[in-house]
Amino acid sequence: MPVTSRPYHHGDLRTALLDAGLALVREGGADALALREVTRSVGVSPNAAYRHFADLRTLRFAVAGIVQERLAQTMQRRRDDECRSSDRAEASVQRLRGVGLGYIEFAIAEPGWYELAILTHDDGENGAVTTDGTVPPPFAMLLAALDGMVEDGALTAERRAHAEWPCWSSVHGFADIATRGPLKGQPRLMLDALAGVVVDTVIAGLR
Amino acid sequence: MPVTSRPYHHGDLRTALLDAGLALVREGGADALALREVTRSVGVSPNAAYRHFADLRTLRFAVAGIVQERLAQTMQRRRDDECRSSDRAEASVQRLRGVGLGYIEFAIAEPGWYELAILTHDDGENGAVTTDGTVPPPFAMLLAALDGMVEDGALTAERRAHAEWPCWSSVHGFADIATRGPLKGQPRLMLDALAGVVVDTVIAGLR
DNA sequence: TGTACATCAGTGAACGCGCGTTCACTGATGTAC
DNA sequence: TGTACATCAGTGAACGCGCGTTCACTGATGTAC
Repeated sequence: MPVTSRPYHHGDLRTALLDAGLALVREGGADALALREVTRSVGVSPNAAYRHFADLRTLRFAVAGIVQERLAQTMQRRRDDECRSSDRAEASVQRLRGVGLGYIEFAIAEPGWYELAILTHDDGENGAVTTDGTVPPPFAMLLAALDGMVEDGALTAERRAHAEWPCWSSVHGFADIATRGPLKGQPRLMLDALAGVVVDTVIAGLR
Repeated sequence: MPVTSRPYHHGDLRTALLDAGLALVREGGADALALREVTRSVGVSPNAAYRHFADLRTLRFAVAGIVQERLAQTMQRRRDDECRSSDRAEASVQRLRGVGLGYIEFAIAEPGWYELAILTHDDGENGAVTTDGTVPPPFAMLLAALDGMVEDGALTAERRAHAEWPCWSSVHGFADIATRGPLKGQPRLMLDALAGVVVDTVIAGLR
């Protein structure tokens, strides 16, 4: 079993293709995910991919799924990090803040992955609510945070209505601006500061 | 001069190419702007375009420029429409509202054009401020509206600082959501209502 | 424990697509004398 | 007013590119007897 010569069978090509896809998207954005490019970077013939994925679309969805998981993880971590107050109402506000800042944090840290995440996630069906009634995790976290604020007395039920849209608009909009728009390439410190302003402003407007 | 047989010389091919480009982008978004497709829809050979544009990029910029003008026009009209109050402070707030709603209105009415507008506009240089110090008209209108609010006593100078970012984030984010995201395809009435909620929320948060 | 053989995971070559762009050209226009 | 000729605006064919996908194949693996 010579370790230097590549074996005919790869071993775990499926995972290798997904990893290569992640690397390409990370570097070059959603459009960098081409079937030939992925197989090339693994060092395998183009059609080898068809043993593991029905077509490019399927591979694309699989990579997007991984990326979306990571986005949700970042949001979850940030939400828990930001929640520091012992006051219940205040803590629930901090959680909402964390959800928004986590989304922005991921977008800025990994713009390529972020692009694929929102592209495919938005592509899906009608968007926030997929056909099977499932809500994508990031959006679900926002809803949960807002509901939590009502429960903890930080938001009236009246103001809760439709509150998800100003929140999602601000946060998603800022992520887009910082990633591909006017603020692209600005220093991290500045972006963090502005992200805080954006999130705090919308929260202030909600209450 | 038979009118039925096409003359060898087109007459105004440059304009015809731009019009065809606008039509294609309107229908199919930014990616639909291909040189071959544009010349094909005018009924001319592909390389005829090279008499009027250096390359695809140049044509693309020209079409994007037209679209950006139309976006600015829509914003301007909406700003003036929304400004109804005789109270100066209130009127300046209404103008800000109109600027935001105009941006959203254009995006929803013409998603294809909107896509090209933000793509190429963002592409430019670093974004909001181009290298020659010029600010793109839509963003300039936002800045002017905010400055007007300070002048008319509707916003303190302190709160004016950085106020453009929450505003732009909300409005741009909602346009994106309504155009390609979770709210894509929702009835116009609902989108208009939510646009109002989004814009009013951020304005409330600002003050 | 050894061997036949089905199954699986890859290869290599090719197809057809639409793209942007370039080449050498030709038909039409307009200007100088 | 007529004619030579430069200039301009288009044509037609071709190039090379990278793409997704399909075809017939072959090398490796594992299982049944």
